[in-house]
Amino acid sequence: MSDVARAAGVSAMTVSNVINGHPHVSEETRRRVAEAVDRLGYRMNYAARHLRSGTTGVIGLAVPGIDQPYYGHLAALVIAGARRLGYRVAVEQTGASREGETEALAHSRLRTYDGLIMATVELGEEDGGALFADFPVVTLGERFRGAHVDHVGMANFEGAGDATRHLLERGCRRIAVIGGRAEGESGAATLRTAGHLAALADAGVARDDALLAGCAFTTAGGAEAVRRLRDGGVPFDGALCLTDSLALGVVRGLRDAGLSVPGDVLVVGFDDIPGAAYAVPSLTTVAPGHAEMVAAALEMLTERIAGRRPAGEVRSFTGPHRLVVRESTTR
Amino acid sequence: MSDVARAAGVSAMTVSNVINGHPHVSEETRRRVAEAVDRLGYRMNYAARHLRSGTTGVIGLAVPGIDQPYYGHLAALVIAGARRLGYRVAVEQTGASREGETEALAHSRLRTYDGLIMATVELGEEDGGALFADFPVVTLGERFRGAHVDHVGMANFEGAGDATRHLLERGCRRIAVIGGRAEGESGAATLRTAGHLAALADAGVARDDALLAGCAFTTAGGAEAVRRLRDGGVPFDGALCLTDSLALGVVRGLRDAGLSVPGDVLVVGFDDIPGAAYAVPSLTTVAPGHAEMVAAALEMLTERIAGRRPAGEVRSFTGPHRLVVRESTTR
DNA sequence: TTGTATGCGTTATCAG
DNA sequence: CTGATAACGCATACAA
Repeated sequence: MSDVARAAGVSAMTVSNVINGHPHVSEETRRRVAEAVDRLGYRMNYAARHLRSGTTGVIGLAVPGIDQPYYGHLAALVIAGARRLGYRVAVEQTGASREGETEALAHSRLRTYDGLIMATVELGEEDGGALFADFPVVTLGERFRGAHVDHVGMANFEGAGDATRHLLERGCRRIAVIGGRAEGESGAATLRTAGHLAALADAGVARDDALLAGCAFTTAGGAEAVRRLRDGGVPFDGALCLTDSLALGVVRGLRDAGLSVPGDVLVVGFDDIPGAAYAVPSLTTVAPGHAEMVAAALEMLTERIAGRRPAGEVRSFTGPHRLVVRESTTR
Repeated sequence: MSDVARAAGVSAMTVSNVINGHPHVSEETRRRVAEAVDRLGYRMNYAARHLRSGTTGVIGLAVPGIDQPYYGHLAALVIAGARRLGYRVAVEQTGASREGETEALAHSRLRTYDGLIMATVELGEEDGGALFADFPVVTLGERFRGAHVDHVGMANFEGAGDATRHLLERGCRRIAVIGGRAEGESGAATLRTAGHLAALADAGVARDDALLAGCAFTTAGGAEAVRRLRDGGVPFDGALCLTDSLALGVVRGLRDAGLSVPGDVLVVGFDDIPGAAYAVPSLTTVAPGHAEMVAAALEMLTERIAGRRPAGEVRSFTGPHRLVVRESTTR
């Protein structure tokens, strides 16, 4: 920068002012500096700016695994949105473990990042707001609902209810809930299951807990869950899969069992991942409003980073959901 | 740091030495400093270290889109591997455009990142090594083969040949090449197509250019290509899809046309993305040795960053490929 | 084994 | 409208 200053016959301070578009610089000076910058191929040293300003221009994004379609889709939106706001995004993988999530948070606090968007799968309210004190964090998912942290979530309860009503309308009476669990930590799975059960009750359809098939939230887990249900002699004519990845596995598992979708079993997923539309059969699913969620998360985070909102004032946002009907429930 | 120094009764320099694990520090001093660090909750300011050392501890990963399964899978491996080496990873999305790729490179050079791993889809040799001078870059993909840049690639030609031989062995005689193109820039598509044509020739099977179905490299593109082939009255009994994403679309498109896989048409993909194993039918595909490729890329990059290899000495690595046979080619 | 002096490149402040 | 000064927090070189 001092080289540029010398070349333009001004001080380094004036170069800085030109670069940052400060108002009180004469047109002539601005022009001379710009010319020198071009000629010398000068580039700002961000490390120095960061040292001076205390910011890094980088936000962290902590997700269980970037190779999971849902988080990949989310990350694409976050990276694109952050870029428009002048931030780059560093991705951390937590492996959906409490340890990984805690560590991602710890790294971020080292002032390496200006803020963190974290998909919390394990970390919950009981881990205490202390973890988040004094650092801009937005949680994504369900574990932190109600805690003293900004939060962006989706309509798990309502979405699962819509999906269930859809299956009931199309004639299902025994709906397996893949990944379902009636109790336990208040995660997305529990909320979606609750939404399902509420919809069943409203419709006066009997509940059978044998249909709640808890399993790993992976494609393999879905296939495995189908196998267990059938081995256990539990009949079902519909499957509410708590994620699309599970649903892909369920379709796979049903096929292995010689059953067809939607011929023998209707299948609904959740998340509307990119692959859902092109699966065979294409998946009926609950689209949780990804774009709106990401926009809200970035807005909350930048608001915090800029210090525009007092620490005590917590915001929350729930994405607009809608049921996308495709082949897996269309006979 | 000076607060810690004061608390421990030493100089800031000694604190620095303790933190960086320098050898010549007495056990007693080390202990006192560590205690003070804990008590005061001191954290290193990375911006300052970066300003001083010229390194950031961050490497960039530039890919067309992190939501594409292939790149998501790659990114997961890169992030995990980089972490073991003490680096974090910032993801840039280039949108597979020359502009995006150039920009990712420019950003990286601003010393924001210590190095860059870039999946080059558009940027090619003609863009000149000048872009890469003086900055650690490893290219991933085919566009830079032979240029003066470190490069990690896969066995496109050989893999496509293996896939083609596999289809021929199982009785196919008219193999559509989805995404195929006989000429044009020397990208992965061209190399894979060439491998296919060479295998055909070796087997003495007639080539029909009507079977080369160029299209967008997306799932939608695959479905669309099938539609065009059928509308054009081009019969085929096998499909070599140049990526797994395309293959998923092809399966989809065939089904829309009332054809079954593998009943009517055998389908092979390329890349072995995570979804390939759980698709219905599961996809036969060419696995390009992702893990080995990522390991090689990281090793080349860190070697460059550490300055352990002269600028003129360029390395190249090709992943070990193998054909994974699954349902889509098993009648 | 520990400490002192110095500078990395930028920008806030305030004087001119 | 422009410039001199100082400071952000750390680590290299060298002295003690």
